[in-house]
Amino acid sequence: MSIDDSTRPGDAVKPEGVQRAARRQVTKIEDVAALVGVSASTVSRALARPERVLPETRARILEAVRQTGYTPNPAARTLRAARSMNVLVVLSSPGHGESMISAFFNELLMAVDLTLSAAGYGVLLGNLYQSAEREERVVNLVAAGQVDGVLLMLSRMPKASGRSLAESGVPMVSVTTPAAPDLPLVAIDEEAAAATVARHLLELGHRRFGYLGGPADHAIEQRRHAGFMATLAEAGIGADAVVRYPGDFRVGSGRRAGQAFVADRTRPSAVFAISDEMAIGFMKEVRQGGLAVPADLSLVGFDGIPFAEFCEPPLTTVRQPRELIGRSAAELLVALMQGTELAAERRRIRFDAELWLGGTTAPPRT
Amino acid sequence: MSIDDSTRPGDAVKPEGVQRAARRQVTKIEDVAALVGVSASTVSRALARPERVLPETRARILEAVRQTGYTPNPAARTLRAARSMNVLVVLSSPGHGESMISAFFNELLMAVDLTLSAAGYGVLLGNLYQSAEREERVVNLVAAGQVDGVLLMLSRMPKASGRSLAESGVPMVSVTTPAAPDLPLVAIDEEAAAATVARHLLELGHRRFGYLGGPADHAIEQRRHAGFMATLAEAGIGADAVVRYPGDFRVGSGRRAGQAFVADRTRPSAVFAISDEMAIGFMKEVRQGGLAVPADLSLVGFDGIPFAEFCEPPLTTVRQPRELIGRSAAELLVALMQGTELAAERRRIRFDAELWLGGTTAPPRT
DNA sequence: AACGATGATGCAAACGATTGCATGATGGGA
DNA sequence: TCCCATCATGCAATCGTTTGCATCATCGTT
Repeated sequence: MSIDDSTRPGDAVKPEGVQRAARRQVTKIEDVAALVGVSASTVSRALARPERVLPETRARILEAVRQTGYTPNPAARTLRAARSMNVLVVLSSPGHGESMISAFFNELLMAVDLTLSAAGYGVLLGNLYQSAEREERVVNLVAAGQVDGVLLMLSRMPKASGRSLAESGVPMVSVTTPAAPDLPLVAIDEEAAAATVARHLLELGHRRFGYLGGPADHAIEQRRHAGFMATLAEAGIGADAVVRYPGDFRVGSGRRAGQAFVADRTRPSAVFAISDEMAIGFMKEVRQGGLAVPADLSLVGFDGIPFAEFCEPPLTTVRQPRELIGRSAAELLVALMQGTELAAERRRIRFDAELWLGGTTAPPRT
Repeated sequence: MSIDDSTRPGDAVKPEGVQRAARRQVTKIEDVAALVGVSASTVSRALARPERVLPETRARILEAVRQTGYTPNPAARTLRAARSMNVLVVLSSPGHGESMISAFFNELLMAVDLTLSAAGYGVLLGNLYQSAEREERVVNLVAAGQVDGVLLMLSRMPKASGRSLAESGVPMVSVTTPAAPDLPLVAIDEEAAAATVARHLLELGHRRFGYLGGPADHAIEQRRHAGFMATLAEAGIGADAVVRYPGDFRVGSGRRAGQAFVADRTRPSAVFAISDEMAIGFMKEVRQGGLAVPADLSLVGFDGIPFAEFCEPPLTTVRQPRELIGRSAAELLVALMQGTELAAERRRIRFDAELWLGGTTAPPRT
């Protein structure tokens, strides 16, 4: 068999196409079929539905596949089967000069990836970068049927030109507290977790608090704030005993809050930051301002990112079971993509987060 | 002919197919064509080659596209055009319980993603997890033509059943010092960077050193080690004045080295860790062992991860221009994917890394 | 021996876009 | 007036797989 792509016709007219990828030996399922002496259908089934083909035939086919190095063409498969075996992970990082994936989502993503790829799915990254244009693109990607499922690492539902991602009909799971009231979800119980922080600080004897939160319209901010305040209220402490610092979950806003804290003469004795990044930025600035943690103030973070442990002193924080969340979310998504009907309580899963005691909390100065 | 309920179509034979995605209104290019009153070819060209269609026709087509909400089917496009508009980013994280993406690659990935998606490419994540099976899958993915290009965040060339990724003929760019001698590459000058560390410590007056490196067969380890040792040698300091600690770039190995350091009575006065993660683990343990940084020992890391700045004291480290590397690598890859012929020196790009002075170095104890 | 059930395999029609070539219209130059 | 170049568009083949249905062989029952 001779291959002659050396004799290309005229280069008079520039063709519209771009050059093709290097030619592989065996590229079509039909080649394998011919080699074995069966039809393409049989090869296809041998690969996808082992039980529907004679074991002996199957063995011969697999051997031929191995020998020829044949790999099915995913595009053709996707086109015909209307199934891409890809999942889109949607997130939104701030953009230039920051990290692609926050420390928290990073480990979560790992568990998601491991679980999904074990089930045969690929992972496509869709970062919104807080830009409308990117958001449009991501929504279109899903609308075009490029992916079989979506994993949301976001607290709101992506939209584009009025259309919401939710309308696409593609299975979706969120790993952060709710983008939509009815969305399949795997996350911690935010209120309960924030409550453990409040209880811990109350037990140490604190009575005046700082709260370093997130944007007011952010679902996570609302939950953690509610849980924290409710528990304080139970102890008879009202909103007037809580100084609120604005934040956006990122380290920079933590630093700004830290500076504000230092400048404040009537400062509280304990601060709850609803992300570790903010807590870390906060700690750096208050220390710069001459205050000692935990001698002058107690500080608690949230998430339990790996670095919390390496702060000096180690940061007391709420540890989210990231691997568990990621794995469960991926499993749920796979179930949904396979069309499994699930009861409501199996579509909204809550885990407990645990307070991890580092060294940043202590009783207040007397 | 007998009629009975034993042959209910539903449960007789399970159909091979899975349910299709919800039907969209307008799904085919032909529908748009019919609406406008042109052929499918024209619509296709209007979308991909604006200059080849009458401006007025094009306007009418675009309007119809907008109205119908038509989105081209990527699978069909890929199949026919043999072009997926996807890029695979290959990396290898340790696995369960660790982060998906190391702090260093994280920011790099962001720049890569921003640049690639601006050029119209999607990003597919291929994590090897140091597992042969995953590696096989990744190599096959590329062999199957699922992606148009590969970005390697790895120091060795992935292989599967004897076949190397390099053989696939797909354009590739590496962002870590060389996977293969001839591979397009965007990275810092490792030797030069390691040399700045050596010079800094020498200038402070150190004469006995610790070196916390990586696996001996790791290209980065070799380069950084060579650069460090060569500069010491120029100052008349031989290998006998350098204690070597084994490491693997991760925080755990830094901790183990720190413990070894504490136990050692004849310890050196300055330590160079070739990753920030290791430096951070090291610092935690030596402090635990009662030593102060930088009073009792100087410590320098490598990479300049965001967290280095938030250590106490801030970690002196070599800052890599991550965004620049990521952007350049993505641009190079795009050029290669578009078939641009590039001179050798434009295919291997080196940037300078800069020593960032935190507070972990000082003159040695007298 | 006849019959139906069961199981393995093949046939051929999609899936939705791209693109080489053909066609017809238009316009400019000789 | 004729001819050829240029341009916009259409025709139809093709990319490689999956899958409903048809076919055929085999086997156990009655």
